[in-house]
Amino acid sequence: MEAQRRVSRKREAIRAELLRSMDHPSAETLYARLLPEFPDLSLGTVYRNLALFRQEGEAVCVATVAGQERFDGRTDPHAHFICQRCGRVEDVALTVPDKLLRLELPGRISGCTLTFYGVCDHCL
Amino acid sequence: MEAQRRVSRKREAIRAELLRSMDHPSAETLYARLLPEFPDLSLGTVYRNLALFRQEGEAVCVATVAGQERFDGRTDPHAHFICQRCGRVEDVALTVPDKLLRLELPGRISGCTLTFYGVCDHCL
DNA sequence: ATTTATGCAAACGATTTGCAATAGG
DNA sequence: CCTATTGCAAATCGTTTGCATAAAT
Repeated sequence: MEAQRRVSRKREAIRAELLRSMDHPSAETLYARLLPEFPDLSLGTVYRNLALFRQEGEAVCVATVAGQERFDGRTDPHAHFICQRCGRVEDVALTVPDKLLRLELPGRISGCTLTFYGVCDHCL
Repeated sequence: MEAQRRVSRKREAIRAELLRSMDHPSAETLYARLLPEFPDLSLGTVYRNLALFRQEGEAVCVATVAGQERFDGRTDPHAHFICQRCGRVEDVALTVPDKLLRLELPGRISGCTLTFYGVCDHCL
C-alpha cells in the first residue's frame, strides 16, 4: 500500500509559489520567497516537497545552473533559454520548432527538453 | 597575458579517453578508466582538465544524472537520450528533428541541446 | 630556471537524511 | 490517536581549492 498524503499548509504554499514563479527558481530561492510568510520554514522541507512534486510529475528540473537545480511548475511543452553570464532561465516562445515538441514520441520516450544557451538581453 | 598551456601526458590521455567514450562518462568514470594506465592519477586532475576542456569548447556537459555531471567530447550537433531508470546517456540519431539543430541560431543564442527522457532498451 | 600541471587532503556547497516534535485527519 | 510532515542538525557526496612537489619548456 502506498503512503497516503496529507494536505499541509507549507506544501501548498511551496506548490503555489512554484506555479507563480516565472523564473524557474532553485530550492533556496523558493525558500527565501516563502520565509516572510512562514518564518519557521525549513530548507529541508522545500527540498522534500520538490522531490515529491517531481515524483508525481507536478514539477520538473529544467536545468542545473551554478550547481543549483532549477525547477519549473509548468509541464506543458516549451523550451528554455539559459544565460551563460547571469544564470537566468527564461521560457522560450517557440516559433520554428513548435511542432517538434508535440511530436508523437516513439515508444520508450516519455519526454524531451529543448534548451538554448547564450547571453540574455539583460546582460547585453 | 593569458596563461600558456603545456602538453601533459595525463591531460592528453584524459582528452583521448573522453573522445573515445561513447557513453558520456562522469569525471569518476573517466578517472576509473584511466587509473590502470596512470596508477598515480588524481581525481582532481580529471576535474581540472574537464574544466579546461569546457572553457575551450573541447567538451560539453550534456547532463547531470544522479548528481554527477556527464561529459561529451563530440561537439557536432546531436541529441541525447537519458534513461530514467539506469542513468545511461545515449546519442540519438536524429531523423525527424534533423533540420532544427542546424538552424541559423538567432543573435544572442550560441547553442542548444535536445534531450529525450524515457527507459532504455537495456532496462526493458 | 621558470612556470604550469599534479597529488593529496582539506574545504565547499547543494542536497539528503535521522530523529524527536508537530500537526493533519 | 495514528502517522505524515516538519525543523533541526548532522551526514553525504560531487566538485573545487590550497599548497608543496613533479614535470614541461
